[in-house]
Amino acid sequence: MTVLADGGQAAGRAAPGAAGGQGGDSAAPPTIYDVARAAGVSIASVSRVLNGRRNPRPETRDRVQRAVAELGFVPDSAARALSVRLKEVVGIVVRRPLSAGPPVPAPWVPAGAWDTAGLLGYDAFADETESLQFHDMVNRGVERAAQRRGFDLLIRSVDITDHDAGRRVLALARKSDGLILHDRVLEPDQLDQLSRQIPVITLAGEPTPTTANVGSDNATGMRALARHLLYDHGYTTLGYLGGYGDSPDSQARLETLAAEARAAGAVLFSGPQWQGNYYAAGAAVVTERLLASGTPLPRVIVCANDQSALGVMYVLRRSGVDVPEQVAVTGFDDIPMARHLHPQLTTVRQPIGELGETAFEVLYSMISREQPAERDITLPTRLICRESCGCQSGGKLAGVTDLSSVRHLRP
Amino acid sequence: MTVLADGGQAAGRAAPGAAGGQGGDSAAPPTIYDVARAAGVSIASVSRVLNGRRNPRPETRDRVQRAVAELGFVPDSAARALSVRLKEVVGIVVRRPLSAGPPVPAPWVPAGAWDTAGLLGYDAFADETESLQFHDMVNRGVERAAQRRGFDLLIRSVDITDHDAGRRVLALARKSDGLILHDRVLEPDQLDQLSRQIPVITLAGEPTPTTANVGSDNATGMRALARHLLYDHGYTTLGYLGGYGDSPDSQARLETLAAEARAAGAVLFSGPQWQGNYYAAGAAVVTERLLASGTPLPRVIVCANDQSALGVMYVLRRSGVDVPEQVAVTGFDDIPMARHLHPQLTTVRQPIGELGETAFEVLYSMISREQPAERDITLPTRLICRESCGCQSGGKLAGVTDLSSVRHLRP
DNA sequence: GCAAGCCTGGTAAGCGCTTACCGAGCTGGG
DNA sequence: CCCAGCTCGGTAAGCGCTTACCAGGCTTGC
Repeated sequence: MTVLADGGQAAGRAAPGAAGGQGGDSAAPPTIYDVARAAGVSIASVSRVLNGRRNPRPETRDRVQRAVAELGFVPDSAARALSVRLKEVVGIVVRRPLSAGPPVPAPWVPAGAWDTAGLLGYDAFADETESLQFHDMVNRGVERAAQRRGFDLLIRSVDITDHDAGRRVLALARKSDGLILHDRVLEPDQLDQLSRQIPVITLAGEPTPTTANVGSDNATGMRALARHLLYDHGYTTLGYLGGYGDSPDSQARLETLAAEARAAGAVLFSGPQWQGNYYAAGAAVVTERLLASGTPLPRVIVCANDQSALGVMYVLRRSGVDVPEQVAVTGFDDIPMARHLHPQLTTVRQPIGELGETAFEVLYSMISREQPAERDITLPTRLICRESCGCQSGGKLAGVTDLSSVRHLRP
Repeated sequence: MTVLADGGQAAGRAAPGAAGGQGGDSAAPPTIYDVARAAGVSIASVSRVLNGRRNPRPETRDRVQRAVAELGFVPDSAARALSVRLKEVVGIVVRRPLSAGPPVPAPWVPAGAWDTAGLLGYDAFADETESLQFHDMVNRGVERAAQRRGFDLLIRSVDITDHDAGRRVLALARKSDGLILHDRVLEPDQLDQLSRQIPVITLAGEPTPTTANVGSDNATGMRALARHLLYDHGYTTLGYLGGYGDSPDSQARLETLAAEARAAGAVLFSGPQWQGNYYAAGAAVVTERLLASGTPLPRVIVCANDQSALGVMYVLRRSGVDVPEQVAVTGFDDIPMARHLHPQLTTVRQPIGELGETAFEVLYSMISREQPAERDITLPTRLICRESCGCQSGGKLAGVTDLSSVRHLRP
C-alpha cells in the first residue's frame, strides 16, 4: 500500500490540479482513471470490479484490485452519488436552543407566551444544551444502524425559535438520501412538501401519508407512572412541567397524566407557568418562578423528561425543599445520568438507542423502496422506580411497577 | 410557494423517474432544468442567479428567483460538489467502544496488555458510552462554526480496537472536504498518507507536516492541579487513572503529573493496573480491581478525564470509602455533569466547545487555501477547585487556584 | 450615424463515476 | 469446419450542476 499517483506513470490525465497549497505536497486523490491506467484496463472494468458486476475474468480482477490497493483508491462520493442517485447519507435534524443568551437571573416572560427564550442560561447549567442529550443517544442508535449499511450521518441543528426552518432543512435534504427529524422541526405543510420529495421519518407525533413515525409509548409509560404516584403513593396534587409547548411527546404525556389525575380525583397543575423547554436550565427557571410566586407547590412534580427533572431537583434542593419528602420529582427517558442523581430519579424508560436504530431501518427501507415499511412504530416504555418519587432506595413498591408495554404497530 | 413540478409545464425532461413507490406520490426533486423551463431562461442563467455571478439583468433575476421559489428548488449537493469540487461537508471521526460486551463482573486482564475490552459493561454505567460525552460537546462546537459557512457534519465512529480504521476513515474522507479526528484514530503512517490527500485536523497529539492540531494546554492545567494537590493539600501519594494507553492527551497529562510529583517527592502510581479507557465504566472496573487487590489506595486519584472520575467516585462510595476524606478524586475536562456530582468534582476546565470551533476554522482555512493556517493551536485550561479534592464546598484555597494559561502558538 | 465596446444570456464541456450497448474473441454443437 | 451463442472489456452517454467561451443586441463616443 501507500504511494500516491505522483511518481511514475501518473502522467496523461489532469495533473495534480490546483494543488500545491501551503503545508506539504497535497496531491489530489486518485481517480478511477488513475486506477484504470495503472491496471492497464478501461475505467468500466475498474468500476465493474469495484461494484461486483458481471464478474470479470479473475486475472483482470486481480490487476484492478492490486492497482486499487496500490493507489489507495476510494471512489469520490459525489460522483458516485450523482451517477447512482444514492448518497449513502442520512440527514438528522435536531432542534435545540442555539443562541444561549447571557445568564438570565429570572426574567419575566409574559404569561401565555410560548417563549422559551428566557429559559436558557441558568448558570449552574451553562453548556448543558451542549451535552448529555437524549438526542445524542438517539443519534448514536441511528449511527449504529447506518453503519451496517454503509451510511453516514449528516447532522444539523435548528434553533427552536426558527420558524422558517424549512429552508435549512431542505438544504440538508439535498445532501442526503433521507431525513430523520427529531421532535417537531417543521410545520405540517412544510413537512408534507418535503416528504413528497424525499423519505422522511419523524421521531415525534403522527405519521402522515408520506412520512413514517417512530416513537415510544408515552401513554403506557406515563400511565404506569401516574398510577404509581396516585395510588401507590397517594399523592393528590401534581404539577406537570412540560417540554416545548408544541412538542407532541410533551403533549401526549400531559394528556395521559391529566386523564389519570382526573380519574383519581387529583389536582393537576400545568399550563404556561409550567412551560419548560426540555432542558435543566429551563426547568430550573420555571421552578424558581414558581417558588417566587408564593403558590404552594404540588406534592409531586412530573417532568416531561429527565433533564427537566434535574433542573427542578437542583432548584428545590437549593431552596431547602426536600426531595422526595416534601416534593417528589419524576422524569421521563431514563438517561444514564438519572441513576446518578441524589435521590436517584424515578422515571420512565424509553429504549433510546433502539429508537434511533429503528428510525434508520424504516428510513432505509423507504430509501431502497423495499417492502412497504410500517409507517407507525411505537416502542415500549416502562416505569423505573427509584427514589425521587418517594420510594425506598432501590426498592419498588408492590402494585404498579414494571408495566412493560407492547410493541404497537399501526398499518 | 409549494407546488412541485408535477402539474403543468413539467413535461419535456425526464419524467418523475423511478418514482411511484408505496406510500404517496413521491416526485423527484426539481432540477435546474425545471427551473430554467419555468422561468423561460437557460440553465446557465439560473445557475448564475443562484450563485450571484455577473449580475444578470434584474428582470431575468426576478423571473428566475420566482421560479426557484415556486418550485422550492435547491441544487443537488452531489452534482454541485462534483462540479465545484466542494462538498461543504466535514467529516468527524470519533473513537469509542462500539461493541459493548455483556456486563463483566471483574474480568482479569493480563497485566501489561493495553486491552480495554474488559472495561465496558459496568452495569451502573450501561449506555454511558452513548451519552454525555466530551466528544459530543466538541462536535457541537464544530457544528456551530460549520453552520456559519454552510457546512455540515458527517459523523462516524470507529471502534477503539479497530486498528485498521484506515479504510473506514478514508471512505469518510471521500464524502467530505476535510476531516477532524478525535483522539488518536490513525497510526502515524496512515495519518500521513491521508493528510496528503485531504485536509486533516487532529484533536490530540502533535501537528505533522501535513496536518494541524488543535488541543488544550494539558501541561499548564495539570500542573496547576498537581501543585494544588501536592502543596495546598499536602498529599504525598497519588494515582493516575489513565485514558486509552495510546492517547496523547492522557500521556501528556501523566507526564506533567509525574514531573510535579517527582519534584515534590511524592509517590505516583500509574501503569497497566491504572489503565482506564476514558469512560466511567472502565474506571469503575479499574477501581474495583484495585480495591480487590488489597493494595492500599493513594491519598488522591487523579483521573484522565471527568467521566473516569465519575466511575471512580461511584465505586469508592459503594465500597464505603469517603471522598474526599479518605481518598480525593479529580477529573479533567469540566463537563457539565462535574458540578452536579457529590462531592462536586475538582477538575481542569478545557474550553470544550471552543476546541471544536477552532478545529473547524483551521480546517476551513485549509480547505479554502486561505492564509497559511497556524498548524498548532493550544487553548488555555484552568483549574476548577470544587470539593472532590478536599477543598471546602465552593471555596478555594489560597495559593494556586485560577491559573489561566496562555494561548500558545507554535508556527 | 457608425463602429468599438460592454453587457447579457445561451451553448457546450466537463467534474468522476456507473452502466447500456456493442464488438471482438472463444467455445462448442451440428 | 463453420457459425450461433456466450463471455468479457471497451466506448460513450448521462447523472445535475458550474462556467469558459461565444454571439447578439445595446450603449456610447466621436
